[in-house]
Amino acid sequence: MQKYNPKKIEEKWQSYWQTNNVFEAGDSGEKKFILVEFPFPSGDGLHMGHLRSYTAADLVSRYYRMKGFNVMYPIGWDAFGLPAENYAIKHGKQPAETTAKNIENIRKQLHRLGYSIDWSREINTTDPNYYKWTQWLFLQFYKAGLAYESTGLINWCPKDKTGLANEEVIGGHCERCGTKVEKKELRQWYLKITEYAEKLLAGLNDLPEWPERVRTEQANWIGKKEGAEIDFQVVLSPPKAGEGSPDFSTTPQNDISVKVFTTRPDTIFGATYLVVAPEHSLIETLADKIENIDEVRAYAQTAKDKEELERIAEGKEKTGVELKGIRAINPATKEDIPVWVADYVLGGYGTGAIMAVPAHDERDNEFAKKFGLEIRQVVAPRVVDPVNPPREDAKNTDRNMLHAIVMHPTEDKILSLKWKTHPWQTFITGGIEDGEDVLEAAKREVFEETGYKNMEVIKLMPYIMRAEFYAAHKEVNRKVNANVVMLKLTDLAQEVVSAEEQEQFEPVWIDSQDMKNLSPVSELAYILDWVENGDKSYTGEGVLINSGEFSDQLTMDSLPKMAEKFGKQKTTYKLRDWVFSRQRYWGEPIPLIHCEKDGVVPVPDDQLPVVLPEVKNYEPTGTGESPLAAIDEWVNTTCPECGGPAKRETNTMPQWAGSSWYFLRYTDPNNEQQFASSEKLKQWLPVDIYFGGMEHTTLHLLYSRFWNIFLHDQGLVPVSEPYTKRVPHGMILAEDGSKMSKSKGNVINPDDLVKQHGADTVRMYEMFLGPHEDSVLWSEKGIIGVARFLERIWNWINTAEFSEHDEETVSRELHKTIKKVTEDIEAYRFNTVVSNLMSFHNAVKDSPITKDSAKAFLQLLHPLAPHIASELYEQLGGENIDIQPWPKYDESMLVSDTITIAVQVNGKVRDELIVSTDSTQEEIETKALASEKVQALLSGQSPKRIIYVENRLVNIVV
RNA sequence: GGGCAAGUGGCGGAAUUGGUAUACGCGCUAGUCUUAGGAACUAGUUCCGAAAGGAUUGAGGGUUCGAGUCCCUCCUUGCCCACCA
Repeated sequence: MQKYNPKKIEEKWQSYWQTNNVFEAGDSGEKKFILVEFPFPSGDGLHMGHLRSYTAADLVSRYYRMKGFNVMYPIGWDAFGLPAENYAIKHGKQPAETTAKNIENIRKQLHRLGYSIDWSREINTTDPNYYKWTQWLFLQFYKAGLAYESTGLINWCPKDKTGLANEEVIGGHCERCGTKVEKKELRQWYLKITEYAEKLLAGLNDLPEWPERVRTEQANWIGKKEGAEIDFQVVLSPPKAGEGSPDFSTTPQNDISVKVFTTRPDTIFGATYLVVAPEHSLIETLADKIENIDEVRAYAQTAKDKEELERIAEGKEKTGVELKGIRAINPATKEDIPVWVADYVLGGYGTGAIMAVPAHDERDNEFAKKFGLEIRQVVAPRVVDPVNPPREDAKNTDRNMLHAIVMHPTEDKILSLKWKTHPWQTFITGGIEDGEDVLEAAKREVFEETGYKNMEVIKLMPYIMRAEFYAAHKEVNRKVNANVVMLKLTDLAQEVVSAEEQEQFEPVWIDSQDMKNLSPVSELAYILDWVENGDKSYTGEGVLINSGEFSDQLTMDSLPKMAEKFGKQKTTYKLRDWVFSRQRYWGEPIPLIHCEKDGVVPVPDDQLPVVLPEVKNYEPTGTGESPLAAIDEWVNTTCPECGGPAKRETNTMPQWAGSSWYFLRYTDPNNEQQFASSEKLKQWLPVDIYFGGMEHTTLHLLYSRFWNIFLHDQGLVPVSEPYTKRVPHGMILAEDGSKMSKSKGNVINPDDLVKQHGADTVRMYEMFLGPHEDSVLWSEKGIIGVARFLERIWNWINTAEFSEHDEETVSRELHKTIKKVTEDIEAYRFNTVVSNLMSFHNAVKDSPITKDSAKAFLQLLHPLAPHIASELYEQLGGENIDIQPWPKYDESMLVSDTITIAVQVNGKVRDELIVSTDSTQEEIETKALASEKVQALLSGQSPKRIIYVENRLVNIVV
């Protein structure tokens, strides 16, 4: 017998597959388009993360091929972009050269791993025949008005010396190199992805086979918010004339206004000031009217210089400066309110200005408290008595009342009223008379109801509540505005309470923890929250108060009405337009020409591609100009419109351009007229399963959906959503749980593993590590288990004397394994596929087995470990395991003659019974009761009840 | 601060609809063989206990004949978003 020699058999089969083009996708049969995120040709080659998705994709591809599907599993090279360019710079070579070399290396790696890739469809984003179409597609965006040029403050990576899209900034750092991102004013090309925000969001609903997590992350990134935009008129303070407060009603109105965005237009009556972001144009527009403009500018500048992370690190302590000399008119109250600049308002979101409602927004509340601004409650939480709700036909009456939380002078107790007329125990409670001060009323009520006369007010709850109920004895609806006052007695001096009060209730001291048991105050939850957590603004829904004609209405109902009355309803998105130009060399040139006469002119289709020129010096300039700008003979061209002198656009596209449509190219990789006919696209789209990383959720995955939906709208692509199913994989971490990184020196090199153990072992162990979507720890030692398993299989098949018939256990185990493996592959539970195969071998290794059963087992093994499976299959006289039909299982083979039944007493397993499958329930129960262990536990008692679960257990309840 | 996911042996991890928790693998222990090797094979291995037995799925409570699984409260970890109006 030959020893298991993975190297030898793996090379044999790899060259067999290659020479015979075994994995080229055909044109007939039901298709499966299996996609993996194509690699960028890094100098380090493939990493363990790649192996995780590529192996899973290969497993699934091989499985579906055996199932009879026409499978396409293609690969290509995402070869433009920063990493490739940085690598070339580091090695002092041309990116084209290093990229080609790196590709060669990765191609070899993929072969060595035995992936069933259709190499006839290999693509490369840096191939002019490929990027011709990337450029052509860009022009479709341009022609549709979705690509535009604009100067603005953008994210800038000082290390990579290029602008970045919002999606490329991860926690304030460059997605590629981890450098802190700065802001820089630059001319940039943008793609109007915001125009597609709604479609990108709505499309998520058509993707039931995407993980919830991925969909939510994209939805959060798009960040849709419904609200209103409201204009606030800006007025100027009159010249200072004496001491009196300025009369803004006589101030000359100008036509300047500030547009704010709010999701709570219902709180507009409580908007007591306005805040603009440091970047807001109002500051410079009214520079000569703002009295303290120097101070304002200084503040705005500091705020702009601060990085986002710094702001957060500062503990969110609110800062700001009032714009003195100007005021804004609240369109609801018509009052003039102060205008502030503060960095808690962000320039990039909404309109860069807010109406501040400190009573109902925590940030505004904090700010108002710090700067002594007015806090005006306009929403009261509404509590409706569930037993006696207000009646439609009854009259409404209003009443102001209070609850007093009265603390004991020395002990941790509060005073309650125990009612004699009702089964209630309440706070000290009572009405407030017209014009009476709440705090005075509280003291008065405490005295009248309890006789205690010396007390001090601790605090007043910052908002009132609205309780609504039907007062049966008066036949009216009561709408009660409830205040809460916390007081503390200074001593226990007490006077006699009036007889009238005495008949109603008596005061009782209770432990303050028992406050939560007081009844029947429906406001209790809010009160307890206040006592426990202190003063907070009320940000929930409720009933409007102090809101003019809208008072007494519910916030929910009046929200749209108020939005329309004071402004207009508006939907905002957090998604920003995609900064699409890079000031780097190694990318697709943007195919536009700047002509003095005709402006921006697209390069005509027949002149595409605009080839990236070869240059000696391609390093980034850092000036905001692309290195291409220095190549006069390339930059200077003629205008396609007028033939006059013109200049080429010198920025290049981001790395995400080529990858935004590469899956389309796979369907017809050599087509010179890619989008003229959609036959191949129709044949293959959508992608059936897309394997990839979680990190691309708001990058490549979002971008390529955007491109595809757009192309679908243009009639160029047959489906709107490109990927039916998305299967993300978890990260592979080092043994200690840290991320693998070159700097830590804990990176595992796949080549070494393959050399040491063989591709089959590496593939299988990758899958065995843990659930595909979870992060898993790489274990140097663990791989030996899989290696041993394959070696055992090798020895087993090689030394087996095959029998004429399977022993019963063998056929039962085989069918069980076929079932489990099939189900697990379909459910992407690859780790248990491996353990099921191991279990099978453990169960049958000593039993007589037929050659056919052994071959069926090898077929199950084949998607994971194709080389050894192919080799052994051949040794057993089989051919072309790659296309042999996937084994089927027979339900009737799964059942055995006997089953094991657990015997429980009171839910605890006490014994086991082996019974024949045709035993009746009665027989089994009798046997169970007869069990010695059961009898010992019953000790003569008769069971109360016996629960029988078919094929599983008997539970005897005593 | 918000959202999502997850907590099971020494470790990675299994457990259909609630129905015998700890499959499979690593590691560890003992043994066999031997060119005493970090190989292979065999047996054992959740914890406590000599055993009988008892305990056990982050903690606490609940529903149920029966809970890793369902419900409530809390703790911890990971990921995403984050002064987003």
